[in-house]
Amino acid sequence: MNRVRFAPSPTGFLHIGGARTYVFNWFFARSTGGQMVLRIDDTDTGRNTEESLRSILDGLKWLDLPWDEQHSQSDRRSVHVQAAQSLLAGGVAYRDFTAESDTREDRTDGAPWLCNPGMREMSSAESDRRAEAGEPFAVRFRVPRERPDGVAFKDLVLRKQFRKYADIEDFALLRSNGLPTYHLASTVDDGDLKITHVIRGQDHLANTFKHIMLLEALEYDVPTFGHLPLLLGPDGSKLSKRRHGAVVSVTSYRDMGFLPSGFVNYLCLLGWSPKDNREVLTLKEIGDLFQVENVLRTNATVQFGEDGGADQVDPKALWLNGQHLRNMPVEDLLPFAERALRDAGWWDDAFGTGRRDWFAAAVNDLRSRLNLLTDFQLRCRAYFVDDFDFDPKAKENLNKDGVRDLLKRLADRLQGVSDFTEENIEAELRALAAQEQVKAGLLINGSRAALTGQPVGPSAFRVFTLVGQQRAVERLRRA
RNA sequence: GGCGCUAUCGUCUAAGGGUUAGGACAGGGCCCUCUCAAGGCUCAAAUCGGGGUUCGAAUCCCCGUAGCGCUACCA
Repeated sequence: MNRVRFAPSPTGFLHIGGARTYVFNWFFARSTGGQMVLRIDDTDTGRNTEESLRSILDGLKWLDLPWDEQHSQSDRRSVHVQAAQSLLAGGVAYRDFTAESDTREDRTDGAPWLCNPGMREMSSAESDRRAEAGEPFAVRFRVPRERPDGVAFKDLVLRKQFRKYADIEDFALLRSNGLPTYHLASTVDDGDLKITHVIRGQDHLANTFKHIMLLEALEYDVPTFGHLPLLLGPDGSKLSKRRHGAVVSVTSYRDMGFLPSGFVNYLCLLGWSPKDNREVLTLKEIGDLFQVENVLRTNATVQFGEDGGADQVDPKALWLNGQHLRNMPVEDLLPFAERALRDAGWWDDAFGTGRRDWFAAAVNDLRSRLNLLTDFQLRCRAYFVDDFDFDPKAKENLNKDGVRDLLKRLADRLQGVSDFTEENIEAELRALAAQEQVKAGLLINGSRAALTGQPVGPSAFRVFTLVGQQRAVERLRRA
């Protein structure tokens, strides 16, 4: 049974790059009948925040791709420390008494930092003595740098990977405050949680060599690794919460009015493709087609503007979402539309009961002109509530010579129509136009303006039936 | 500086030795049409540079160049 994990650290909101990593892991698990583990990598106690944990969980839940298990690294601290201790006892790791600040600054030109002088070679007797004397120390992994070979593994995406021991630095396992580092915690947890495939960003590639050494030293089975290309911002740098701000937050996309399926579809197309020119894909279709081996090795740029409004996101994301909006079964869309109307304060319980069919029909007629769920609020007000403003262009249509008067006469005619269908409405309208010797378009566009306050929208005759006979007549008279 | 990864239209990508280098978004035009969308058709737009290998290279190799990542007691 395959087991994959997504391991965010709660030091910032969930951004698109993280979400894509989650999504790829999820589809990998799904397509191989495996399990998805969510692990909160909260070893950096100083930087963890409740708020970012919430953002991560909110974002992940919204994606609607459920995970099977959830863990927190902080719950397993003693296990991690114990692992470090056993490595220390076995000589695979050693104490480093160098002050943290000294490790940082010692960067002589040319030579990369590999370990602190004197520490690696220190006798265990001296090391024990200093530790007992209360001197603070970090614990480092002893990379077998004297060996001529190195670490090799086969990456699911990047294929053969190799790094010489001589190029790998003695990374820390325990900090001088006694807390485990990411490397230790992550590796021990991957081992204990029986993770079979670690699929993560390419920014972890260098870490993987270290993790494999650790895994082997701890006698865990080494999982298969896959490194995903990175998502870059329009400025060309790796997506980050700090640099790019809330625009890259998953919850921003939710709040903008994206559909989970549309957003997931967009994410999948960044660095992966089904190779048959299809782009609009349902979750099921992606699940059937997804293969990690087909993930690209090249970074992708995510388009977005500075201020993060809906007009600032990648137009393709918008388009894809629109495709989902109009292709999905209306039934599936209804709950989302309801949410949008509730948020706007326009929800009427009748929409879910006695007028449910009407509601479904309205949503269905409106959706081809929308890209986002929030467009229900922005552009569809008059269909759901009676008070609405008139767009300047709608006013123009109403102000054309004689239009208001004609609309009143149209109202009189329509009032008497017994069967308020599109055909009958059209017949009445055209009859009136012929009688008054005006172009039907004048009445058609005027009607739409009177009924919705907008110069644009669905077929005017459709609008009549949507608004209903009574209201339509009132609105024609009121215009 | 060191160690890696990568390089196809503006953007996302297809083509893994032989195609007029394909599709999508965005942009231009046309059709449809009561408006706006949707939809259909269409135009413009790319293989980073240089060397090899080969009858033949976007594709394989080398060198440049560029971008990105890593180089922490962050993850």
